[in-house]
Amino acid sequence: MHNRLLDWYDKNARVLPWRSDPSPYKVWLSEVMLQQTRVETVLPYFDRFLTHLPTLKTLAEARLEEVLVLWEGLGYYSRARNLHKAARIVQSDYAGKLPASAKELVKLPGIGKYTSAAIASIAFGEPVAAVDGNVRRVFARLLALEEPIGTSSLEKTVLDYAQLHLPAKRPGDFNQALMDLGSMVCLPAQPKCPICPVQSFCSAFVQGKQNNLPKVIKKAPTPHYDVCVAVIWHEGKVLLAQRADKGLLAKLWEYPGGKISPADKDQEDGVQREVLRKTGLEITPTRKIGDFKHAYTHFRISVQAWYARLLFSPPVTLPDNLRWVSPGDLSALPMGKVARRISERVNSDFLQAENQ
DNA sequence: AAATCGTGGTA
DNA sequence: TTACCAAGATT
Repeated sequence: MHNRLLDWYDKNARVLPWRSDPSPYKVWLSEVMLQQTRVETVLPYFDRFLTHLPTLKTLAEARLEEVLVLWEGLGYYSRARNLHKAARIVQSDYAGKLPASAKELVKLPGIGKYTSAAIASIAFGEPVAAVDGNVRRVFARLLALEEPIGTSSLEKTVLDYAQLHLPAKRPGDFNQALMDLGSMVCLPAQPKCPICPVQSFCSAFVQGKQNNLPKVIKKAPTPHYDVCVAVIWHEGKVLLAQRADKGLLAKLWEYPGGKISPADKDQEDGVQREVLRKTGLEITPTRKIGDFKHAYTHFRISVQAWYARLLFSPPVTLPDNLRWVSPGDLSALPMGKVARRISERVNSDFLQAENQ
């Protein structure tokens, strides 16, 4: 099976920038970007990131805000914060060289069981099995495992088996071959068994269960929230608020607002109340901008955005988490998807008003 | 152990 | 529209 899979990989492996030059830094960056994220999504981010921060040293010396801007749109922003933190640890504790073993790598922030094994095997040739979602699915079918994905039982079986049967000669390629097989052939739905190089070794296929394995546990339905935010114009600038250091969209910038409460008699009421609560500023909404819908991992929101103006002059000095920003400077602040979409609208409205 | 953390593509 | 999911880590 090793030979079948590696032969298939040699002929069908995708040409990817982190494969043509598997230096530790590039492999590390690619593996972190690829966490829960598709190859096609990562490609442009990977190139742009390396253009701005080509080495581990430049990453360590960069400001966190610059790293977050380069990450903007990729999601799971703690990856960017941990990557940046880990680069600084490597500079100070490992003489600027990424450690070469999975055992050491896993100690760094943002590098867990899978990523440490992937970096160690691909960049350093260490024979450690890298088990990701693809590999779990491939082995669940190869071994016809009946336990659902996500159970500790399935996890242990796959890890033990993958490590026991990992070939010593090309561990990095073998790990990647399993992942490529999972993403190109052994698909979650409608696996392409007719073209699978290891079909004859697959228990699920032999038993005709390939479309029913692996089993998955159904997730709870996601709740929905109504949110309102204000774009407050004052002397040619708009007010942005920085989110908390931890949690959702940590340290990213957004327009102040919050959840609409049942007590609010209308949207205007809600915006006014939430902005006062978040900023201490009293406003009046002037014009509706739009309704921005967005789905996060485990809930969805509708964001009602309003233009607004201040009822009184603002304080001369604002707290650190509040900032007046010119439309032209909005692109320099890291934001999540919703805030960015609102910013694009603000910018186009601003340019249109200027041309009249 | 289970919840949390983004976004875009697809059926 | 909605559900599901994609090279997971952290708490």
